[in-house]
Amino acid sequence: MEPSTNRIQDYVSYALAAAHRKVNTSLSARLRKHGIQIEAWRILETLDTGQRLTMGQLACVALMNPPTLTKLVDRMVSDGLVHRQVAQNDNRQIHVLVTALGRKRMMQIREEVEDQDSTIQSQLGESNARQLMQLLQELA
Amino acid sequence: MEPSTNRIQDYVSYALAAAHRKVNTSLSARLRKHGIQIEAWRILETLDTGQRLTMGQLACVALMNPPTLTKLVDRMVSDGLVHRQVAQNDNRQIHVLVTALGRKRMMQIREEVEDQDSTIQSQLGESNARQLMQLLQELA
DNA sequence: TGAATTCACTTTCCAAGTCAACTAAATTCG
DNA sequence: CGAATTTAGTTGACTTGGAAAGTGAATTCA
Repeated sequence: MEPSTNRIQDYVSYALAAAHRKVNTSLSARLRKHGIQIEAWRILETLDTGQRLTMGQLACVALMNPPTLTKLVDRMVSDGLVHRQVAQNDNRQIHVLVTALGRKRMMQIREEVEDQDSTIQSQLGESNARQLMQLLQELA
Repeated sequence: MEPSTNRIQDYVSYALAAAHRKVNTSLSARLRKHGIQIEAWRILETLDTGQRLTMGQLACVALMNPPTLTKLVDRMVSDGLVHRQVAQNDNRQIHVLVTALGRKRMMQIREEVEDQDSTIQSQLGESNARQLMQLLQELA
């Protein structure tokens, strides 16, 4: 006689996946107009802070597996957005650097992302949005 | 002279992606032991409610695009987990039904998912977890 | 009624992701 | 030191995912 509350919507992992899918789909469509994928934008944005990041660090921040990153960076290199540089103190490590073109493209794309972000924030309300961010960061 | 708060971590879309990746990676590893992928579990769990769902409805609930669902259902059919049935009143629609084996497998897997879920809930604390769920559902 | 349109799902083709193996550099430690 | 191990990144074979086109059934409406 249990109330049998087995709705898939009640799993945290499902709720997270659903919200992520919705946001990602919409962001992905926005970025498609700029001919770039979300992960590539993350890379550009991450590198823009000016720090020298290795492939490994970049994979971690850009939320990608190493082989996937290698291939995406290959593409971005041939698109002229970034370039590779072997680290001076450790020849195994590769630093990825943004080019001027990469930075230019990133600035354009950033507006799109900021626009989407503020849409979400106004949908939730400022305080809720802040709360969500905090909970998500606590999770990750 | 702006404080330049341009950290990628401060975008809702990034925070969501990061949390999703973490949870998904861990769940995915758990389910791999059972030889099944997250999406397949979602399908089994969704169908278990007993309602007759069409491919379209299933795609929506299982958070997949139709072509992806078609292929996954193909695989699940050959694994004996589900089967297809043309809808009686509309020959275009396909109902997907769980088999006995599918239900059995789902019950095993469900424990894994529930375990992961309660890990998350205890990590956040009960009230925070509830709050997160509510915010996520509001987003989607 | 029947031509045109919409709808549900599938197929195809290609781009992208994954796992496991590989290369080469750095580090450990006997 | 130098053999064994660990680490960083890449490669290759294979699988999966996605956009767009295709198929065939249902619906619209002139």
